[in-house]
Amino acid sequence: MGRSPCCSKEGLNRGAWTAMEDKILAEYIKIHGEGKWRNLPKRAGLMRCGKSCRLRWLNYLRPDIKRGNITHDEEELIIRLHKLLGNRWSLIAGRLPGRTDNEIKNYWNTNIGKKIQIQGDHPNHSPKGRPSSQLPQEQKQHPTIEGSRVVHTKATRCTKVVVTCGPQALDQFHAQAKVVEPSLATTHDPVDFSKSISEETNYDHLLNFMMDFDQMDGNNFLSDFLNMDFSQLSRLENEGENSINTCAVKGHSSPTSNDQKALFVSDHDHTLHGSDFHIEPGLEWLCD
DNA sequence: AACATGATCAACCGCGATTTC
DNA sequence: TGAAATCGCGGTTGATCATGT
Repeated sequence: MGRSPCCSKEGLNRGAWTAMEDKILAEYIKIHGEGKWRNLPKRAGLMRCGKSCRLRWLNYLRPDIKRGNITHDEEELIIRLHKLLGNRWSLIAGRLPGRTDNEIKNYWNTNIGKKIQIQGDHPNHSPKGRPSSQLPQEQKQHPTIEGSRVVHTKATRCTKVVVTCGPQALDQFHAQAKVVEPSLATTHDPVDFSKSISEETNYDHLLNFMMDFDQMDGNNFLSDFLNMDFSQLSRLENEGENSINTCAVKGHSSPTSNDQKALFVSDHDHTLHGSDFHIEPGLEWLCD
């Protein structure tokens, strides 16, 4: 069947962006916002295709882009997230504020992947070896390695995640959450993983915690959990202990999990023993 | 100084997923 | 409901810079 190209390539600029093009694009997005990439170049007066504009904005012009080298803590986090998520660079980037998927992918291919290859303990990654295009399709789609739990995500969404838990389970949740974000119980700011990781040396708990989710469901839950806004949980707690038996956590999850009740029982001390994660269908976020 | 080689990273390409009509 | 349009992702390429000889 095939598909038409994203735009006509005729007469369009290619290659490196000029300062003028950057300025035009940035000012256009500042006024009109992101999105509608296909029509953006025409409207903005750029001789670029929409894809190129989107990429330039996301990887370079966005105001929240963090410049400078990847720190040691960020590298550690990338390695661990890669172990969990595989080459899902956008998901990994989502856990590193200010970093782009392209940047992390490049960093992995030029630094980490190489290191790991030298160490010889990461057989699934071959940055300069056999090109992935030559790998079997199965291996390309599921770059899972032995000892690596790759969570296959899907861009699906549910409307609500309700944590039904008693006070004891909640305490355990917060004990866990403090590993992620020490000020969780008092702030409404989104969790900044890179910051908290840099402040907490022992974040194995976090990764193990993620793995528990992986063990529990499936393919979709971990990435969904990563997108949760923990501050909503803390706000509800602050509203009173009695209100916490049922509390909402903003996030996404698979609609196929609508009726799923997952009991968190694990060998690890830090999981939510006895608490239920219940995906309620068709309800609006309590905390929106 | 000149050339070769390696490293880095911005940009491109193709494809699958999602949305729109 | 299906086709087309659009978006977003991951793999790859190639220009440029850095380093070595």
